[in-house]
Amino acid sequence: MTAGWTEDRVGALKKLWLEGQSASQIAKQLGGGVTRNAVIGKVHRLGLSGRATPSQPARTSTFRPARTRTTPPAQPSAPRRIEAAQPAPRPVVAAPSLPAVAEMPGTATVMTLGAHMCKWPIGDPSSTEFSFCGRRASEGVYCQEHARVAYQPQMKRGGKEELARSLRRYI
DNA sequence: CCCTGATTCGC
DNA sequence: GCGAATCAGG
Repeated sequence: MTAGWTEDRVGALKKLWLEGQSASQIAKQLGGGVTRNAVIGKVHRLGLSGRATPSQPARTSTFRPARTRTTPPAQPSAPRRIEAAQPAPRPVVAAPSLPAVAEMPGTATVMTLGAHMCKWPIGDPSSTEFSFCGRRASEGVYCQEHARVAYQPQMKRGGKEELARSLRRYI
């Protein structure tokens, strides 16, 4: 006797889903051994889908015309995806010299900074208060949040004023 | 690697 | 109706 999507749980599911929670998060909160697949399955079954403000991703872009299950799961060893090498992008800004301000992330120091930790500089590099973001690095050497500001292809016109403005949110 | 949702299909 | 497996993208 597990699961069973009682109205109670369905209600919680809808609430959390519309709340912007991710499927895995909802599954974890609902407990009861439900997996994110179960949540997603139910969400679609209910007719819910494609909410605003998902989570990290900006919608799974690229419309998929409902793939009709090609490639039967028989023989493996099939060249699936071919990734290209990384262009090793560089941050558009170099350690802004602003007063060291403690933040939620930024506890990692040069000593504790691990290989897969976000290396976004927090504070003044010449200060003893200097640290790094330290969260899980997913895009290059930065976490997703910092990668977005670090790897900006172009700066929308506005000048240093706007740059400093947008930067302050991440320092 | 981690993550996200989407879809199919056997149960 | 349910959800694991799988796919496809970030």
